[in-house]
Amino acid sequence: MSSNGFKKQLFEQFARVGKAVSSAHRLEILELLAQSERPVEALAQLTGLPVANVSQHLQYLRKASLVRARKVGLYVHYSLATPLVGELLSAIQNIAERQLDEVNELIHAYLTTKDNLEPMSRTALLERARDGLVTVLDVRPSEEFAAGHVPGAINIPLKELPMRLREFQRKREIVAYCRGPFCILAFEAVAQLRAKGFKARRLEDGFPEWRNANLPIATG
Amino acid sequence: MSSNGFKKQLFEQFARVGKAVSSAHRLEILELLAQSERPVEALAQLTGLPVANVSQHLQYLRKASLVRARKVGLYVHYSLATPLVGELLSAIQNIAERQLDEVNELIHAYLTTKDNLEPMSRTALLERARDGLVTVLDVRPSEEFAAGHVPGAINIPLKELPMRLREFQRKREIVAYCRGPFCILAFEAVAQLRAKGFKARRLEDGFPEWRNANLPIATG
DNA sequence: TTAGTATTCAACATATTTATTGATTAAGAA
DNA sequence: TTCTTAATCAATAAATATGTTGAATACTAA
Repeated sequence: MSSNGFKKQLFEQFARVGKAVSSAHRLEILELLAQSERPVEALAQLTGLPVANVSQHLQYLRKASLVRARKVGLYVHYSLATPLVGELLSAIQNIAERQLDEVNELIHAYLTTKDNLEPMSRTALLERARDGLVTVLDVRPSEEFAAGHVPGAINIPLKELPMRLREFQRKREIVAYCRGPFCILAFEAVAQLRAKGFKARRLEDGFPEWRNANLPIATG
Repeated sequence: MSSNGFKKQLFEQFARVGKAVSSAHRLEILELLAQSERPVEALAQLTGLPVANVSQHLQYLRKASLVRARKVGLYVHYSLATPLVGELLSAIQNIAERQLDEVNELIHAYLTTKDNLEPMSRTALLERARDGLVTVLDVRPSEEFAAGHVPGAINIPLKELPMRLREFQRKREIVAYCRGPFCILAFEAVAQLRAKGFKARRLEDGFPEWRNANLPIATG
């Protein structure tokens, strides 16, 4: 029977998806795209890679059908082909986080200096936001905020934070979030706010996880 | 700030997990391990690969903490390090199935000749099994069956099926399942049973999906 | 001890990926 | 048209992954 050939071909197709997520640079690109659609050059800037290199990775990802391209004038906007890719990224990060000692060492080494209070869970945030107990702070760039954010959140990109401290009430707890559990923007924001005497905490994870959990979303 | 170095190192760790699932052979090994713990040689036989090659892949998977080894006498039994790996495999297969035209062509080409009746869903099976309407048939090898199976299922490995047809009642519908949605054992079983005049259908997917859905499980 | 077996290791050749460079295409503006 | 810019392509060199072979280890049993 040809079932062996069938199985072999099937696994080779699965491996195409696997290969797509087997490079650190491609994973970084995918995580940026999980935030919002972006042109090639923006990805190049954010990752610090040469444009041609990013373009090549994007072709690779496109052949594996993980990303989609949309041409607008001179620019080619890339985005995830399906939200399933976000789930794939989460699955990878979950395993890395729980299984690889190196990841925990890294996070510990970096985060203990940045955040020694425990982060707030999504459900806890949802409850407290409903009760009006917290100010939710989205520190991502405004384009990403516009593409979707936690309802009621205010958007202050990290750079603007020092100038806009007056927008916060001293008594209310501030919960900051950004692109994911390892996105450093939120850590920085919490550190800055605490240094100024505010009560600030970090959301356990970022906006993509929030969306994947089918929690309410606001846009614009 | 060293956050760039931090991010880079983090993505490199994530990529370790990605690299682990970037080879067709490793994916096949992982899927076999998702069924049950197995020694190296069994994996070599099932995949048709040389033992040394399988061992090498297993070392690779072990370094990425996707599998665990347990030495028993001469044998080293490998198993998934965490159920999260099963989720990762599902995520990959989901994307491949929905995004890659090649996969659909493959499945169509192979399955339409093997099974032109629609498969039964897990929930449908659960209902009908409760009402005693169907005979549930597990066609996996007996070791896998012993490690866990759908409650009430009878185990007849595919090879024994022709000799054990008398165990079925002609009137009752038979629902066959095996290792997953693309496992060909169940297709073969359904084809054989139908050829002998039984009413047989395939379960939509296999035992790992059943377990992941937290449905009841029997062992032994 | 010896022999036998499952697995791992080490070394090599081959194949595949990756990054880099410079040329090329595609769209818009002058 | 020509110029400019974003992106892609093509060619190459460097790095990494893979499969194969035969030797080494680790355990069992005689």
